[in-house]
Order: sequence, then C-alpha cells, then structure tokens
Amino acid sequence: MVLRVQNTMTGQLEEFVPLSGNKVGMYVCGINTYDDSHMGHAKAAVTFDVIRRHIERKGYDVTYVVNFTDIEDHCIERTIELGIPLEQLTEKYIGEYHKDMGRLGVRPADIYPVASHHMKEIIEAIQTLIDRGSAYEADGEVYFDVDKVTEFGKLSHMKRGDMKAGARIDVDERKRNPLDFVLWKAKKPDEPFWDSPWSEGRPGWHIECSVMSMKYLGESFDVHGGGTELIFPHHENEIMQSEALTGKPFVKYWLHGGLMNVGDEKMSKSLGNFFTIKEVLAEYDPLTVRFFLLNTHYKKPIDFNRQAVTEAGQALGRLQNSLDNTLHATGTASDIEDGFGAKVLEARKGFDAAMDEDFNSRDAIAHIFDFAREVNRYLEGQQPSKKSIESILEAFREWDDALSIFKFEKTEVDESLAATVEALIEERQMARAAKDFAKADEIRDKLKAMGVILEDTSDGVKWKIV
RNA sequence: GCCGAGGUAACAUAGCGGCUAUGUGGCGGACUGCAGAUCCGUAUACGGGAGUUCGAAUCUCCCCCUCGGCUCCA
Repeated sequence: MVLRVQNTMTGQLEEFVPLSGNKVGMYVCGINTYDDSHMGHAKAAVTFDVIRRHIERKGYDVTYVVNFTDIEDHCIERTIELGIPLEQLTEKYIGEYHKDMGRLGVRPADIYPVASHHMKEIIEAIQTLIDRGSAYEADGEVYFDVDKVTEFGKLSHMKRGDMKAGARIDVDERKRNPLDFVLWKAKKPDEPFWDSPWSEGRPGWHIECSVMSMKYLGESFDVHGGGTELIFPHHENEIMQSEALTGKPFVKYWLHGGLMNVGDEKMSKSLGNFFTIKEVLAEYDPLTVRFFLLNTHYKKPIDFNRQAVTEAGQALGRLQNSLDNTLHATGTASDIEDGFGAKVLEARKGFDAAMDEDFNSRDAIAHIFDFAREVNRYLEGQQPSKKSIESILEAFREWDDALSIFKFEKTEVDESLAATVEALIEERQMARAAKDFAKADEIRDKLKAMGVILEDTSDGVKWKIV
C-alpha cells in the first residue's frame, strides 16, 4: 500500500516518496512560549503525532522536530509584564507544554529547538541574505526583499497583486514593498535584545523556523506541518528566505491541519475563546480528548463543545468495551482456526488503507467500529479460540500504536476489595433468587457508590471498577 | 477583491461515478425482575439550479451560505 498525502504546495494528493531513501525529516511549528497551551495546540500536536506515527509504521526512519518560539511579541510583553528573564518564561512554558502533551499521549519529538538558543545561526543567516541581495537594512532593521523572489506565493497560491496590504496591520514605511517582512527588529525600551551587526534587537518571526529546521534536517527536507493559519505569511516567508539562502527547494510536502473552532470562530488566545488543555483534562479522560481530535479528518476544522467531547467519550467507550471483553475472554484450550482471523485481517487492511489516504483517522476509526461489532458478536457466540483472541488483541495493539486511544491493562483490584465485592454480589444473587428486588437493587447501588458496575449476563454476573 | 477549506439524515463525521456509511440519539425486537452492556431490525441524507452520463453526494458550469488567510496565531 502506498501512502498518499495532500500537499498544500501543489493542492494535490501525492504519493509519499521521501527525498532520500528511508529517511524522513519532519518539522512542525510548535508554540510560542508565553502561556498554557489550548485545545487548538492540542489538535495540532495530536494530528502530527499521528502522522509521524503512521509514517514510522510504514517503515520510515523519521527525525521529528518541533520548535519553540520564545522571541516574539507576546513572549516579550509577558516577560516585561512579569518582570522575569525571558529564559525563565521560556523554560516554564516549555515544561507546561511537555506536561500537557504528555498527558495527551503525544510522543516526544526527537529535537525541540528553541529560537533564543539559535541566535548565532539566525544572525548568520540574515547576514547571508543581505550579502546575497535578498535583504536590506534600514534604521537598524533588516527586511526581506520580496521583489527579489521570482516564485512569490508558491504555497498560498496568491499573486503579489492579490494581496490586500495592511489589511490588519499598518504598513511600515521603511519597507520597499508592503509585502517585505522583517528579519531583524531593533529593540524598544525594556525589551530583551541581542547584539547584531545592525542593531541591538531581535529576530523577526519567520527566520527562526528556517534556521532551525535546516540546521537539524538539512537544506531540503520532507515534511513541514502546522495549522492552516500559518500558510500565509509564516510558511510562505519561510520558503522564500530558506530558498534564497540555499538555492534549493526547501520542503517537499506541506501538510496543514484545520483549526479548532468554538461556535463559528477559531479558537485563539487573542479572541479569548480558548479552553486550555489543563481545564479540558480536568473534565475529560485524555484518551477521550485524543479520540475526539482524531474522529475528524485532520484537514477539517473541529468545533469544540462539551456535547461533542462527551459523545466522543461514549463512542470510544464502545470500542474500549469490546477490547475489554476480548481481554477478559477465556479462549478454548484448543488452538483451532475458526475463521475469525479473516475478519481481523480485513479490518486491519481497511484501517491501513484509510490511514494511507492522507492519514484519514476518521475513516480508520470507522473500520474499528465495524470490527468491534464483529468481535462482540463473536465473543457472545460459541467459545472463541485462543488463536482468534490473540489476533484480535494484536489488531487492537496495532491500532493503538497508530492512534494511542486504548487501555490494555486489566484493572488491578486488590484482594480484600475483590472479596468484599464478591460477597455483596453473592448476597444480591440470593436476594434476586428470593425475588427481593428492592434489596438486590440496594446492593447494586451500594456497589455503584464504591465504583463497581455490575452486569447481569447469561454467563453470570460480571463486574468492573470504573 | 484575491487565495484556500467546507455545506451529507436529529446531531457529529466518512465516502467522492453504480454497493446507501460510522458514532451518539429515535423507534421496534432479543437477553433481563429492572438497569446496564451487547446483538438484531428500522426510520430520517447528500446547500440550490442547470448540464455530462445508462447511472451523480460523487464529474462540469453558475449561484447561495459558512469558516480560515491576506504580516499576533497550531
């Protein structure tokens, strides 16, 4: 099966072929380190975590880089406001990011470069751009000269004339062209600054991503990801400056994820309509949140609301239930082939085919739902075979490797609690036999209060801790 | 204005030329003393209009609406 990806650069679904053999270099824009991450950041992190996992599952050797930008307006405002050094702010929110994403099951990147730790390389890159005539200095500031670029708008598919300059931000009169963007900014009072040939100041917003991605992945690499709002100007500018720097194509596949919305607006810090990962995880299980994020194709926006997350939890519960049933199923002693293996194979194929089609986790999950029904039916029927049970579990393990949405451990229950529960169940069974249902229900409620859920089945009473 | 992504049953999502989809929720059954879980069955769709085709959610054109971007942003 070949992997196909929707490339923003070409607008096409393309077969994924890395630049050099088995190696894949992948860079994703992380966060600005001035505050706790919100659900929009969670969507991005989980999206690219799953994309990275799937590329690895295809057998590629991925070097995954996620950056932290700690020199930009918000970070600077914050460090001034709090009166603490920039490094301290950076460190704090990098720590929080790792905590939040760790809880969401996001596998750590191989490298997490930080903008302020790459000042030397950034200044060198800017100097090179000036030397090559791709950038110019004015009043201690340095601007990238967009008119020197022949292929303007490669990624966003816009022509120079299409732009509405100053749509939101006033045009700086020092720029030769309103579309020129700043590579180096002179400091303002109280701001953190670094020495440079042009002024004491700091880099502009885009240059650090070019410098850091190329430092760790080479001048050309395979995958660059981020949210759709970064296509222009951020990624477009990255391409222009990187290619001006190296004369080589910067990135082969550009992948952009849809945004997290609240109602009809995107979730963002500036709109104030955000939910932090911390507050959402205080209310919902991390696996539920992950499932919620993966239950829509990554290109599409997701509307964040409690009903949707709650429903995601119910839906995931259905799958987990099926997995739990399998984990607790006692196979027959015989190692017979009862034909269920074919169903497992079919489901696994369906899952992989969906993931190969531009990481369609939603479609992949639909295959798991179909499979879960098959499994439930199978387990309720004749005695399942050990071999089939094992192959079902193998499928779930594989899907978990891809999506990380399941729990495999049987809940450990300590013996005294188990004995208490068993005794109560016994008592309830006697009450039921005597048709004393009031008492039976009373015992069931009591167990429920202890966190024990009973299920009366044809195989006897089952119970589990929730 | 320009670029991009969308509009699928009650809701949320897949599908993207013929197989009527997945989850939650309805409704009706099975199993239950009841509940839950599970299984079986069932109803309600493809923004609007033209066109191509034996056949269109799916392709083409036009229109309407929503969201994102056009130098804060995942």
